[in-house]
Amino acid sequence: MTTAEGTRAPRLPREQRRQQVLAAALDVFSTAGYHAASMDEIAEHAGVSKPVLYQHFPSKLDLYLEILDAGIEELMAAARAALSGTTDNATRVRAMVNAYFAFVEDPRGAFRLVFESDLSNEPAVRQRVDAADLALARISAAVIAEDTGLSDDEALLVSSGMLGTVQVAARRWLRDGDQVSHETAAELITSLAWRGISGFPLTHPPATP
Amino acid sequence: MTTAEGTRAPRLPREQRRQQVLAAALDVFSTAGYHAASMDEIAEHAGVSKPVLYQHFPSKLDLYLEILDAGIEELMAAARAALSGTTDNATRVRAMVNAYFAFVEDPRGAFRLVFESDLSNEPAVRQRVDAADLALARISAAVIAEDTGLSDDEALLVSSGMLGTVQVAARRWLRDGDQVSHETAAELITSLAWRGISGFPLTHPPATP
DNA sequence: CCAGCTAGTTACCCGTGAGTAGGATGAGCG
DNA sequence: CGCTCATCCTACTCACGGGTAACTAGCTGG
Repeated sequence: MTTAEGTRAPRLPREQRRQQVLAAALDVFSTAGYHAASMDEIAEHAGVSKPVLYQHFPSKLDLYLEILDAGIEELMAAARAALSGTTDNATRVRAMVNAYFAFVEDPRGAFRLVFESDLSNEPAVRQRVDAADLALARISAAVIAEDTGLSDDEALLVSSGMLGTVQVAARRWLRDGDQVSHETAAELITSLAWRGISGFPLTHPPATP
Repeated sequence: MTTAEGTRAPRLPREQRRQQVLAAALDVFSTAGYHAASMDEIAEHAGVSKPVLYQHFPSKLDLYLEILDAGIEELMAAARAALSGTTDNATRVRAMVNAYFAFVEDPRGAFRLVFESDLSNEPAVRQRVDAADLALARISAAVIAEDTGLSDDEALLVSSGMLGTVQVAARRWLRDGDQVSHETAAELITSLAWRGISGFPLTHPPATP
């Protein structure tokens, strides 16, 4: 990034420096994880010295949480948009798949903080990630419960499974680096998820295969 | 556990002590995670002093890896059994769901190390978890590819998505503590996954919903 | 052009926890 | 009984990294 060597960092307006630090922190945290990332490393990466970080954020954890929150909000917004953009459920599923793929593909790598955090045992982090997971599942479950004989709790479970499909598949796709094209991958996962879900109204209860 | 207070620990044969330490470590690691767990804590939990740990394991990481490997092997064995127990794919899916539910339900909590490790940035850990993920996806993909027009890479992606369904749903179910009974939950997820997968032979390529 | 505020810096403190050195204790064996 | 060896202990060392104290430098308004 803005890594100048030894030279003093140029004076910058507070807000601008803050954004720079956030960007550097996201970069470092998302590649190294919380524990392996040191404040010195983040500072260096932002082209600034460590105390500057503490002029903007009270602690390492606070810095991390700020970034985590932004990542979560990004995903949630995309997910909400996916559901509200249409009333056709098949299209909704496709849009949701695209939202996850886009999130995972984002080169800034915020998805690592949300899906692969190495700080999930910190209560503040767990609380946020759990809440996001649940919120995502709920907004999908609402749609599912509406068109289905399932109870709220059951719909929540099913929608959670559906989101699991998408999340895990998107990450697998990313790791395997374009063995399958973006379009084909999204199409496959959309089919998988949609067929799984759309079967419910017809076959519930006990759907013995 | 065997936490005696202040008293010297009774002499034990090497192998037996080793197992005790492993059990204590699993307990501590699975509830606190790698970073929050200290060697002192594990030692205390095993009713023994810290140097004893180092008589059995060269480092904290090695101790962790040993437990992780055991957890992975446990899941893999269950998964292999699920697939090899029958040739009916619907039954295979059901068995796979049951395997994951059982793994997640295990009170020793080994699943946390496999699915929620806070050390995934350590190369040795990443390598193991990735390998397990891939192996699991492959053995399922083999079955899928066989009965489907999908290529190997596509089948891998789909099977990965299917496993994602099961994994994430099982964890959600566990968190929400018996809002839905074990049987109902397993049934729902089996239906979801099976319908998603079983649709493929008929509708591929481009399955526009 | 200097007073005073806001950015930035260097150089430190210090808690924590992995890993170790060296000594005590008990079980078996000649 | 007393030797030996494996087991377990107390009491350290030491690196790492989060956080801070105290100083410097550039901008801005009177």
